[in-house]
Amino acid sequence: MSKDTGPYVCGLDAAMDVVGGKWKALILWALHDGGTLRFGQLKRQVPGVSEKMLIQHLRELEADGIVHREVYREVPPRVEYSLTEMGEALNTALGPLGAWAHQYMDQILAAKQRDVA
Amino acid sequence: MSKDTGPYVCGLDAAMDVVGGKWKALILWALHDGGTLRFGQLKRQVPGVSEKMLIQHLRELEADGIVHREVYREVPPRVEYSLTEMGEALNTALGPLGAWAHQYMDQILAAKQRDVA
DNA sequence: CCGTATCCCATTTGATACTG
DNA sequence: CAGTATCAAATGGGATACGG
Repeated sequence: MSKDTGPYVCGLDAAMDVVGGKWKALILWALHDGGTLRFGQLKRQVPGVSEKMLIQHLRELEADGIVHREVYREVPPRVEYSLTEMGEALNTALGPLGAWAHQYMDQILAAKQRDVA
Repeated sequence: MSKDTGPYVCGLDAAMDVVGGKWKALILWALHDGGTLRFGQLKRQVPGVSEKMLIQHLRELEADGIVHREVYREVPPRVEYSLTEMGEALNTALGPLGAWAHQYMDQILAAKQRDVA
């Protein structure tokens, strides 16, 4: 991930580097507000993601200090994912962006529609 | 760009789809607050970008209704880029994300540093 | 000055099968 | 349940050269 750790020009590209995987926004969204989810639950909350991509993104988010991974050594195995404080703050910071997209959703969809045609 | 226009699960992934190119955040940042820049100026404001990527991202942002492109038919040719209302709103919505990254920059850099090692 | 056109490589993502 | 491993496909991005 994360290309060459080149010095970030502004905070924004650092943030994009952290949150810029195909499913990461969805993962953060699924874990919002103190939610704690198991691997399987998370998979169901992020429709279409493969196990490979889910675990890969989770590992990256964990390495970046965004998600916390708690392993319970039981049978059957149980692993729970939640947001760290830094992750919660990120989610909060993402709020206005989600609101923006919601507000302009019609235009976004129209634009995407046009470029398939 | 923009994969298959699959229905967005939440606003966030629509937003990420719009702003998710390698240099797009930087381009938006360069055009913030009513700024109007020519192609060459923009290129200087986004260090390291190639002309190919700059024009490609600009075209995508234009198609998405984020930037406005104004062509002046003169010699030498002049083209000016600015943000649309939707683009200004996006930039505003990106503010908290930039602030988040700024706040946690040390940890972000430390994480990126670790995974090159 | 403001782009376009190719070619090519790297990274990302997806499909499928398998395991403790 | 919660992952790994392997391979193939798609996408994104950079280098270079050229054009109006």
